[in-house]
This record gives sequence, structure tokens and C-alpha cells, in this order.
Amino acid sequence: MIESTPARTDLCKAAPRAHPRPEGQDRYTISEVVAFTGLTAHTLRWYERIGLMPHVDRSHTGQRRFTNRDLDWLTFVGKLRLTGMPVADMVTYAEMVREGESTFEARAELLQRTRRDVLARIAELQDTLAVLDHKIEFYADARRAPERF
Amino acid sequence: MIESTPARTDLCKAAPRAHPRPEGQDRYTISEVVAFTGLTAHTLRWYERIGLMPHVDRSHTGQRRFTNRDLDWLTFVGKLRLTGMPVADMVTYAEMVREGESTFEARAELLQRTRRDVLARIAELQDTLAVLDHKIEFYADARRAPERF
DNA sequence: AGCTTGCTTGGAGTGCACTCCAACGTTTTA
DNA sequence: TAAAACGTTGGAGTGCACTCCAAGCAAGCT
Repeated sequence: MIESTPARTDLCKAAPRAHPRPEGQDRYTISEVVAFTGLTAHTLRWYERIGLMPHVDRSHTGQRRFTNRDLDWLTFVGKLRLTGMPVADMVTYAEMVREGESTFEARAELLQRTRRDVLARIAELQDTLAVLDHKIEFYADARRAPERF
Repeated sequence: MIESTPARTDLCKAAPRAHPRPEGQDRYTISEVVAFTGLTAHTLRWYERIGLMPHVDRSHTGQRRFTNRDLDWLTFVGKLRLTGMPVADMVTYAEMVREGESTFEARAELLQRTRRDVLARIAELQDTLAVLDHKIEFYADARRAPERF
């Protein structure tokens, strides 16, 4: 049962992009999408509920059938997630996509703000790297001279 | 009342290092530490409860009196927090510090693992930057040619 | 002495992003 | 055709990192 995969979505770590999708199809079941994206079925349903997906097709019995477009969107959402953008902002973006071209400006702004945040975060991380290296070197020194007096 | 400051600690954003501490003192009240670190008093007490602080001194009436050493530690903890290290790992590190030199090896390892995580995260963010730039350029193009046919 | 402001505690509550459950219907495989 | 695997739903639960609360003691000022 795939439902029970933990998949610890570290909010700051990559989803394990498992299989690449086999081109030549355009209707995927939820478990296929799970395999392609590394998201859980729970998360996919939840994304739909909160409005983070464009309307997902259903089979005649009501089961979800995802398209290649949906997979592309999920790949993009995955990238946004990696930026650290809150899900609420992604939903806003998705809503703007649904509204059409009139929201181009606002979408660009949201993305630019995100871009600035990413740059700031990278700078922050590089700062911490300096501190980490400093400490690590201290421990290395301590090992090299374990009984200096 | 300082207690009610929201201070939205974004887990991926810098604390607003407010005042630099005035050298020449070695016993600070909790509200002074709040001013120096940007953490809330709640968070400072919580850090102590979970074992993330070395034993904090108390006044004769039981109020906390933080030292410069405590402030240095909090600065370091702030850096670790920026790396995205989970609090549980920081507590582990703090415990090792309390154990003494016998844990130098393990501490270095933890820091090295963290360093690798930071490098990976930076790479990830740089990846998202490419996607973001691609999209932003698309919207810029759309603005430059608003009525192409 | 009275008032205001600050500090104490244990425990409960919050927000985010999932994560899981029960109960049931559908599809695929043997 | 029967069993096993997969799909559906609303709503409840989880884990993290805080964040807040109530009730009460303490310190400083007038």
C-alpha cells in the first residue's frame, strides 16, 4: 500500500523525483502521479482541495485522471515549494493562473518577490557556512593537537 | 508589554538582530536578552526547558540572569537555526557540549552533516532560481509584446 | 502603601504542511 | 467470480517550533 509511505517532506529538501514519466499517454491515475512526483496520494488530494491544482479530470466513476499538463504544473509547484514559498502563496498564484492573462503583472511580482527571498536565503546560508566551517576547523585542530599544554 | 510581539520566526528568515549588547556587563534580564537576540521571552524560556541552553543563572528571587556566554551561545544557536537544523538536533549538540571534550568527534560530525545539508540546500535554491528567472522572463516578454497575433 | 511593569510556572493553544483513518466503491489479477 | 489492490470522501490527527494564558510573586517608583 503506497498510501502509508512516510516520505518526510522536509520543506527544505528535494522530493525524490522517482520515475520520469513515459511519454505517449495523457491520463494518469493517482498512484502513477505518486510514482512520478514523489508526493503522496494524500498530498495530491489535499492540493486539489485547497485549490492548488487546476481542475483535475475524473473517469466516468469519479476517479482522478491527471494529464501531462497536471504533471508539469506539479513539477513547477515542487520548485516553488523548494523556494520556501508558503502554500497559501502558491494557491494565490494558482488562482491567478485560472484568472487568465489579466494577472500577468501580479504573477510576475509574486515571482520576483520570491526570487528576492531566495537570494536572501542563499546569502544567509552562505553566512552560516562560514560559522560552520569555523567551528569544524576548531574541532579538527583539537584532534590534531589533543594534548597541547 | 514585550511578551505580545508576534515576531513571526520564519524558520527560513533572519531574526532581527536588534541591539548590539553593551560590553561591560555580565548579568542580563530576560527582556534585555529579548532586545539583543530578537527572540521572544517565551522562546528563551522554552529553549531552557527543552535543554537547548546551558544552565542559566538565577537572581536570589529566582529570575533568570543571562551571561555574555549565554548570549554567545544564543547567537550560535541562531546560526544553526538558519541552517534549517531541527531543534532536536540542536538539543543533541547542546547535550554534547555539556558532556565535554569526549564528544568533540561527534560534534564535528553533526556539524559536517549540517554543512553538507546547507550546501545541498544552496544548490537546490540556485536550481529554483533558474526556474523563477525563466518564468519571470516569460512575463516580461508578454508585457513587451502585449498584442502579438 | 499602592501602582505599574516585569518575571515566574505548567500547561494549553496556534499555524503550517501534511498525514492518516474509517468506511466504502472500483479495477485488476488469478 | 472472487480476492487483492487501488480509489473515493470528510474529518480528525501529527510533528514541529513556537506562542499564549492564567495566576501569582517581585521590583521600582511616587
